Amino acid sequence: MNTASQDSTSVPELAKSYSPGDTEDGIRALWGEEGCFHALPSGRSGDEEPFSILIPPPNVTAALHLGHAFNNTLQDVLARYQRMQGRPTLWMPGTDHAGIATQSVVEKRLLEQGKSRTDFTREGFIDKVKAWKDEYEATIVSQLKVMGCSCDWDRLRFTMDPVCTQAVREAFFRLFRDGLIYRGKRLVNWDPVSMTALADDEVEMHDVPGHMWYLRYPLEDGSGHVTVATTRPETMLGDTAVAINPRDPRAEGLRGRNVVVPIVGRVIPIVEDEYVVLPRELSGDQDSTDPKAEFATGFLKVTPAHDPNDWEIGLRHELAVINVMAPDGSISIDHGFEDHSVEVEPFIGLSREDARTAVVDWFQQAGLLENIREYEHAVGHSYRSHVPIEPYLSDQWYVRVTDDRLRGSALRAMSEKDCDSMPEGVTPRSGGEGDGGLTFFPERYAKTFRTWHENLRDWCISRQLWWGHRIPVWMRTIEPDPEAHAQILAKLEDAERDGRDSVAIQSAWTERGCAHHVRRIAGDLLQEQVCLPALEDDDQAALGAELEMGGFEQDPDVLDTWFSSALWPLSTMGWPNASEHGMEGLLDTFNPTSVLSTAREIITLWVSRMVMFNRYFMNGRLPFRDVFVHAVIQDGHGQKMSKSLGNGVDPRDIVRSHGADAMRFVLTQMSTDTQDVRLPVDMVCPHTGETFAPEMIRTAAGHMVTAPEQACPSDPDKRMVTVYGTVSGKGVVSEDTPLAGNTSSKFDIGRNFANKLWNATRFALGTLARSEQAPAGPEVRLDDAPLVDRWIIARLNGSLQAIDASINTYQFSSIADSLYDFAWRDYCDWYLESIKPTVQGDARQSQVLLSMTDALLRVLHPVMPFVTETLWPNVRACGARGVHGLLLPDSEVLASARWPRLEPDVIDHAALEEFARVQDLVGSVRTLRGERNVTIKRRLVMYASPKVVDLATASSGVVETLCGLERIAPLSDAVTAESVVITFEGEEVLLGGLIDSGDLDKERARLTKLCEQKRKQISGFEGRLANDAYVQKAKPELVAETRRMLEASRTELEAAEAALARLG
RNA sequence: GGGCGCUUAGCUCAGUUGGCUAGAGCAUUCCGCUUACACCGGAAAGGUCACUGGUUCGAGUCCAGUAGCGCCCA
Repeated sequence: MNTASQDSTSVPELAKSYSPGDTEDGIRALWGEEGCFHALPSGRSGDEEPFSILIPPPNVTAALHLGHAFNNTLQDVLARYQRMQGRPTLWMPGTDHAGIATQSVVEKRLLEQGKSRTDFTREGFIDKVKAWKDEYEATIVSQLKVMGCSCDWDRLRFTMDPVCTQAVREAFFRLFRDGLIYRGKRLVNWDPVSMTALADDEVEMHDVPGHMWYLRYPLEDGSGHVTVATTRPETMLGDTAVAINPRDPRAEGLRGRNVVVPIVGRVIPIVEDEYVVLPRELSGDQDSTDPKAEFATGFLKVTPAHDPNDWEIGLRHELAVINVMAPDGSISIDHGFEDHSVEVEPFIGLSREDARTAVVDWFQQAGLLENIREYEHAVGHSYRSHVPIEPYLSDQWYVRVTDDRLRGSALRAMSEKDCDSMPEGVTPRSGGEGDGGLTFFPERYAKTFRTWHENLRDWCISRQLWWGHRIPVWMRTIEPDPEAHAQILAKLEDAERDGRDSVAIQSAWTERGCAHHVRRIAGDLLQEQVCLPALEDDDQAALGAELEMGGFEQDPDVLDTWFSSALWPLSTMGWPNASEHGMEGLLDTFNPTSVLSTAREIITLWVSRMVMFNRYFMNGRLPFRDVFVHAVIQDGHGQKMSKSLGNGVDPRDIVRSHGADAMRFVLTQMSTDTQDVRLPVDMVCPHTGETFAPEMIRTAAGHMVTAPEQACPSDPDKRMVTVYGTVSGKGVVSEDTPLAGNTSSKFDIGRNFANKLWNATRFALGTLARSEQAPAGPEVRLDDAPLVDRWIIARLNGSLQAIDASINTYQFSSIADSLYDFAWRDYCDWYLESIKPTVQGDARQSQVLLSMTDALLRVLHPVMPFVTETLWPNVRACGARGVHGLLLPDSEVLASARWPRLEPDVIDHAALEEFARVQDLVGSVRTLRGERNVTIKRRLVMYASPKVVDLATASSGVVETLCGLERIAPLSDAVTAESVVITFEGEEVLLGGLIDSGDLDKERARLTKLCEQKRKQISGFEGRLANDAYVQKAKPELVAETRRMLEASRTELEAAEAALARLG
């Protein structure tokens, strides 16, 4: 027991308004000291099911923006809520090394210093990247902490730390051993600037204006020519065929003939292939919508080394593959272009772009350029360097994700409602672990997941980078000796007959735990591949050294970042050797995790791969049961916030301007099911602190961004640099030109709400302190308590249920709305206002007030942890909380407190209805006061029927308090000439004491309007009831309700008309 | 080209199996410093629910089509 916090003198007086900056640091420190967020597998007590979330590890390329704040706030709401439910809760934090992205930002920084990667050794360069990583990891972690994220910070992971590295090596080894990783020579998406291969989904398609060039290729026999249409003339140097559709009437006459490739002089065949698009005039389909048909000539130049479709054609017709480019995309004779002629020489060394011009010029001069037409088409660009990718022939490593053990497994994971039947080629569900257990929220994203898998191709995982997990394979090339290698050669022949090009063999290396594969490569050579098992660095180096003595060399490449990301659910929990890392039991307790919260585009990049890997390595177990796909945060112009566009807002800016809770509340409220959310952003001057609308400019790509430099609104001589300025390099932060801050009035609601909560609590505490008697004991019963007390308990119950339902379906906006309504509308506007006159003399009501204040802080804590935790000791200082049936067990720290629990039998549902009537009546009187500008200070007399008098009595004075009544009297007491009529539940209610305060014209106008309103209602109800079909077919209770409302409206109209008549 | 989503008050958005006399916050107007809060309280005004047709007693909600915007995948 901590006596200090029990000592009321240690609880400070509350300031008049909430000032987040004063307390947030202290609260964060408190959570750290108390270890509130550290999850232990052994901490599993009772039958509470564990709850776990993996953070989608942010890239260490840059600081987080509000998009990340959004996702992480939602995860924190879930984690804190479930922790308060008493579930052992783990929120696993970490960061991602983001291979190509991080390498390129570091290279960019070096470039600014006039250096390049190759000025360093590999190790030296990696040290540079590590320094960057350390810097940004620290920034990211601090950002998350500032937001209040309740991650288990003791378990912070990084995708390249030793624990994750072991998982990557183990996974690679097992997949390699099981034949699910192979090396192949294929066309890959090549980034000629980063000089690395890219996965299919790292290629972005952009429509670009270009040309269709029409080139003439002479027939070999000199009898004429064919005209090919191409968008990439420079690749013609590598043409190895011209293709024609077999349905083309010209095909027969050309069958078996050859053409000569201009410039090169290569004689190549004319082949027939269905892939070739017939020109529109030959297709017989004049309505064809295929734009290619309009541009086609019917002849297609085939360049298998430089076009994926041509590659397929090449396979079908066994065409030669001639690569005419170097890895940087320039024309080269050193990478397979052996039959070059003298004519080719001027083209060697030209870039793709220059070669294109040169080739077209050559055709023009040779009289072989038939035509040029404008042509817009989609071109793949590197998502990282943004240059057009080059389909490039190279040796790469692939994961055979098309195998049923991976792709099929991912599809089988989908819940029945999302995937009721299995696509072709996928083994149906076996009912094994994880089958059918994966559910998407919102459910429409299940379709994205499913379709992606149906069109999957093998996953290229090697990257020609230095920053990443080095591929744990050593290779050497040998000339096969028919005798010494007879067994291997025989095995290879068998394999090749089955369509496989690689075999596993036993060797000295396999005895050491390695996997050893052999395949045949060009020139009938054999390539040996030895994959090392998961070893510590030193052991791996030692074994590697032995291999190198034997002429093996380690593959210089690294793995695609997503390979390690795909293992995140496993690697963060110590797989495969949890005990070595002190993580025993973590996997068993927390994997499968409960939910993954992520963005749309990640469904394909990451979600799928985690499902495949987790299931493969864990006997079918899922990495997570639910996938929640959150909305996208856009700036005020509808553009997605992104690091590269420089329109991202640093969450620390918002925390500074509005407080962490305000940011969290508003982000939670913005998370709706269907829509992406817009966030208009303002700028904060770092010189003066003023908020202003920044000057915007449009980029060449058409994006609206802030101008790189802005002037202080009150002093144009003071300048500042924007985030876009730093990202684009057009602004440099200096002492005179500091970085501008951001803010948004969107967050005002959250700030106001936090302050409201602060003051409501301050009022409750003050009231309790001033009370004549201490609150009643927590077992006090409420059966005969005032209506408003029973009502607020019932409202708490309604809110708890609404929140629970919303949490379970990830409807965050509804959670925020429920909290807002309960806190502001129910608790502040109605409850506190109602009890003001009575609470100080009522020990039982004092306890209800105290309990409600306690419960309020608890339910708001997941969304607004700082303000609630700050207020918590003050509420605790008031003593035990709770009433009969409402359990509020004490806790030192709110973050570790339990969620309020209400027994069903203490919920007075009738109180909800009765209090709603009170609210109606109060509303009517307030409306009248508003219309007549009668202040609440002016006390009125209400004359009403026994029904209304009863209601007022039942409300224990609340009607009098909130209507500002001097007294309530029977209708018969009313002096009609001095009274004003309002209507309530089909009856007239007269209010005396305000007639002199307004003129008669105003009263006449009010009553006339009231009559119109009532007549409109009446005609609506009458119309509905006049419809026989409605009376017969609609639900009877609905019809009865309509009748009742019609009657009420009629009575009310009569009363209003009578009052109008009296006025004359 | 395929898929998904959006279009509701001046602005940002709710509206979950069709029952609505369409809601919230901000902004606007009026009143109010009532010993929690002006980051506040009370009230008002503001909408042919993108458009066209259909189903239904009844459509913001379901269906078909049109237009515009956005995202994902090719």
